[in-house]
Amino acid sequence: MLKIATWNVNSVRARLPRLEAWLGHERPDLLCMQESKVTDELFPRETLEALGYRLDVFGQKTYNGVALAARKPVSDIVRGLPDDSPDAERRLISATLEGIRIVNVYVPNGTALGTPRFTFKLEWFARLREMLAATASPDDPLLLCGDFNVAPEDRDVHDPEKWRGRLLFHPAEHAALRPLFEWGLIDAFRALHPEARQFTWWDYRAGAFHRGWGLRIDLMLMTPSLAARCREVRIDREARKGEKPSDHAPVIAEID
DNA sequence: ATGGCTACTCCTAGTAGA
Repeated sequence: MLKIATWNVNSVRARLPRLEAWLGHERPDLLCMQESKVTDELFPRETLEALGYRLDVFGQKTYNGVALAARKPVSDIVRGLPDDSPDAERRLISATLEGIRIVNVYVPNGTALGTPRFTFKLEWFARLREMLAATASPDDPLLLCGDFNVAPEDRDVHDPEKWRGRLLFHPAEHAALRPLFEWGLIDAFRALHPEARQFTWWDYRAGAFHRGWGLRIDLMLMTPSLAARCREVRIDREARKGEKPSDHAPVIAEID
C-alpha cells in the first residue's frame, strides 16, 4: 500500500512544528506540499530529513513554492511548466514514484474576477492541460494533486448559492477545470464518496472552520488505471484544528 | 461572508491569500 498526501501548508517555516508532528504520526510515503513560501536554500530540510524524508523543492521568496517529501525513491523530477519563463512563479513540481507520475500543483488563486490575475489563473489551467497532453497519457498511472483553488461542484461548497459566481466557484474556473476531466482524470475523493460534504479549506476569519464554512479545493485527480488501485481518499480535518494551523487540511490517498 | 485572520517583507504597514 502506498500512501500519498497533498497539503497546502501556507508557509513551511511557519508550519514546521505542525508539519513535523503530522508527518510523524501519518507517515505518508509521499507528501506534496504547496505554498512553501521559501527559497530553496532556506527550506527547513533537516527537520523533515530527520523523519526519514528526502526533499525535492521548488520555491521562491514570500509567495508560492511547491515541494515533495518522500520516504521512497522518486525520479525524473521536473520543475515548472514547460513554457514557464526562468523567473516564473514556482507552482508545479513533478516526479515518478513506483511507476506513478505525480504532478503537484499550486494553481493561482486569481485574486479577483476580471483582473489580470484571474486571466493568469485560467491560462495556467490551460497550460497545465497542454503539459499533460504533451508529456503523459491518460492510459498511464498518473496523479495530479494539489491546491486547485476551485471547488468543482455544488456539493464541494458549504453554501453553493452564496458562492456561485464568486472567485473559487465561478463558471470560468469550472470551464478551466473541465478539460482535465475530459482528458481522463477522475476526482478520486468524489468517486469514492459521492455523498460527502467535506471540505479542505476554511477561511481563517470569522470562525469559518467552526461554523463549517468550507470549500473542497484541494484535489487528488487520477487517471483511470490509478483510480482503480485507489482504496481510500480522506481529508484530515483534525489538522485544521489547534495551534497555528494551515487554512487547508491535508488530503490522503491510499493506493494498492 | 466583501472580511472578523495569517504570513510575508529591505518588517511595525502594505500586500496577498482564498
